[in-house]
Order: sequence, then C-alpha cells, then structure tokens
Amino acid sequence: MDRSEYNVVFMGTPEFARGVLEAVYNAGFNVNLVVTNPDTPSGRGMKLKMSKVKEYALEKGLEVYQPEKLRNNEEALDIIKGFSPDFIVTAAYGKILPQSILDIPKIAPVNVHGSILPKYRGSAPVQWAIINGEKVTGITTMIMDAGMDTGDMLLKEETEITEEDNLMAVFDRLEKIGSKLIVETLDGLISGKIDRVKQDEALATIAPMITKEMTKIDFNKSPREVFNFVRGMYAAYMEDDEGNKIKVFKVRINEMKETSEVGKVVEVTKKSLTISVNGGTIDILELQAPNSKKMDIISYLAGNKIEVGKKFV
RNA sequence: CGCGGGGUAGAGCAGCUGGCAGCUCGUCGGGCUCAUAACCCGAAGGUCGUAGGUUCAAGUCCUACCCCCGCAA
Repeated sequence: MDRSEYNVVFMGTPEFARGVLEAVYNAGFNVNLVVTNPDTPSGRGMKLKMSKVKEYALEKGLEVYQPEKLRNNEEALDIIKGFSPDFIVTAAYGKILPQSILDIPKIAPVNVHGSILPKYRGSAPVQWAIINGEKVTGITTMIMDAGMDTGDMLLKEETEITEEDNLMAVFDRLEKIGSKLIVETLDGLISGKIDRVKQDEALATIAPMITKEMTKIDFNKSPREVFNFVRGMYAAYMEDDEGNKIKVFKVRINEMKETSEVGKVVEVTKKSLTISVNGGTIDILELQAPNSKKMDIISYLAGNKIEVGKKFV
C-alpha cells in the first residue's frame, strides 16, 4: 500500500488537530488541502491570529482554505471536490459538516474524537470527562454522519485520568493517541480490515461547548467537585468582593480545615490560602490576578495581602 | 489606530505632591526547639526596562523606544 496515492482533505483548528494533521502528513498520505477556521482578530492590538493547524500547514507548504461556513457554501463544495479526496479527516475543526460535504470523499469522512464514544459527544469532551471525575477517557475514530458525533465507530484507545492530571496533560496524551489511531484507522479503511460499530444511543451523553460564564467556580460544590472543575478547565475563575476576576489554575483538596460560609477565606499563611466550599475546604495553589501573570500562591501572597474572612464568589 | 495594567534585590509587591531605595518571602551565616510551612539575631543581594531631556537634585516630571501582561475575540 502506498499511502501517497490517497488524497486527504484535513479539517481542524487547535493544537490537538495540529498533532493529528502532523501524523497524517508524516505517515505519507497526500494531504492536499487543509481546511481550518478563519484567522481571528485576537490578542493585544486585535491582530489577526492564525490557527495552530494553519501554522503547521504553512510550514509544510500545504494548501489552506478558511471558509466562514460550510453549510450552503457552493464555493467550499467545489474547492473540496476539486481535490478529489479519498478521505476527509477532521479533528476539532469547530464546524459541523453538512451531508453534501460528507458525501465527497471516495472512501470515508473520518473524525478523531476526544472521548470514548458514545459518551461525551460534542465539542468539549475532554473538559467534561475531567470535570465529571471520570477515571478513564480516550480517543474514538469514527465515520462522520450528519449528526454530532453520532456516526459509526472505528477504533478506540483509552487513557487513565489520574489525580495529577489537568486538562493540558490529558489533551497532550490524547493528541498522541489520536495521532496514532488516525493513521491506523485510515490504513484499516483502505485495507478493509476495520469493523464499523454502531453507537448505542442509550448510552450517549453530550459534552456541550464551554462558555465563559461556565468557567466560574461554584463554591457550593464539594471539594472534590471543585478540584475536578478547576483541573478540567483551561482557566476557571472566582470573583472577589470588588468584582475582580481571579483565574484559578490549580487547587488542592484540604481535608483538615474547618468549614465556614462557602467562598470565605478560612486561613491564610505565608504559603497557603484556604477557602471554604460545600462540606470542606480547598487550598488555592496557582492563580492569576487581573493585569498580572499566572503565579503560584507563595509568590502571590508575598506581595498581596489577603484577610481571613474575605469572600469570593 | 479595539480598551486597559505594568517593567524597582532571586520571587511577589510598595514607593510616583522630585530630597538617604523599602516591605513580605527566598538565599547565606548564627541561635532556639522533640519538632516545624514556627520563632529570634545578623548578612549578602539594585547601573529602579533602554536612550535622551528638565532640575542644585529624577525610581518619581517630560519625550522616544524596547519588553511583559489583563480584557475583549
């Protein structure tokens, strides 16, 4: 089998997708078009910023296409058809592909999804798996259909979520697993050695997109829930009495401290900040105040006074 | 020209109505303690982002530049 005889249109946007694209490219498939979300004005000065996938594509001299939308977009259809793909491979692209596009590839439209389907369908599977305290997650490759992650499953591989993991760490591992599985999946589809497995609808769950509002820490939850929440988010935040949003990157469950009104600071030492939650307490270990850098709690407390009794919401 | 904060000791910060460069932590040395993320005594460590200007005098005021960060997306 000569992989370079197979045309692949790749669609993806963030870092996770970049890894998958790299694997497909390095495996020798003929990636002749990379579709990624348009550059968005972002960062200071609102300068246009390109996606990780686009960065990689440019580096390798691959053709890039950045449509605003795919649905009812004749131009997109023509362009993709023009590359006569054997496969469309998607990974965290950010758009749902309409049937008209799913019908294009000669062999199959394949998606690399960051969960063990049918659990955690949708756009934030990794986050929700961690937030919900799952012990295991993984990658599923699948044939895409018009629904959201509802197509037939191809290959799966699991990875444990440990107590030390956070979102980055799990994403890192899933990127590696996804990179490996996509190549095996494409090979398997070519050789016809992979079985398509229908998803059991009864077991399906949804991992909805995470909005800004959802990243706020709820101190009414248990220590364990708050711990999982913080490590499952890119940046959870809490708000002090003056409305300052303080991002929280790392917390630790503190078993021993007395509890108080939820959200209140119950103890401050030179090296720790303990906050009461529902049925226990947590220590804040890593945070970022407005206009400031991300820092550990020891550094933060060296220059910022926090009183016992201060309330966070 | 999207809005905004900042660069001062290894870290985090104060000082900014110009007038001896400070605080907390860390580091080093010594002491105390069964013990410490504890306490006591002492020390080292700074061309205050860069260049220029105003002034008797600039971390502080003025100008230009470099770098970092938050919001927003």
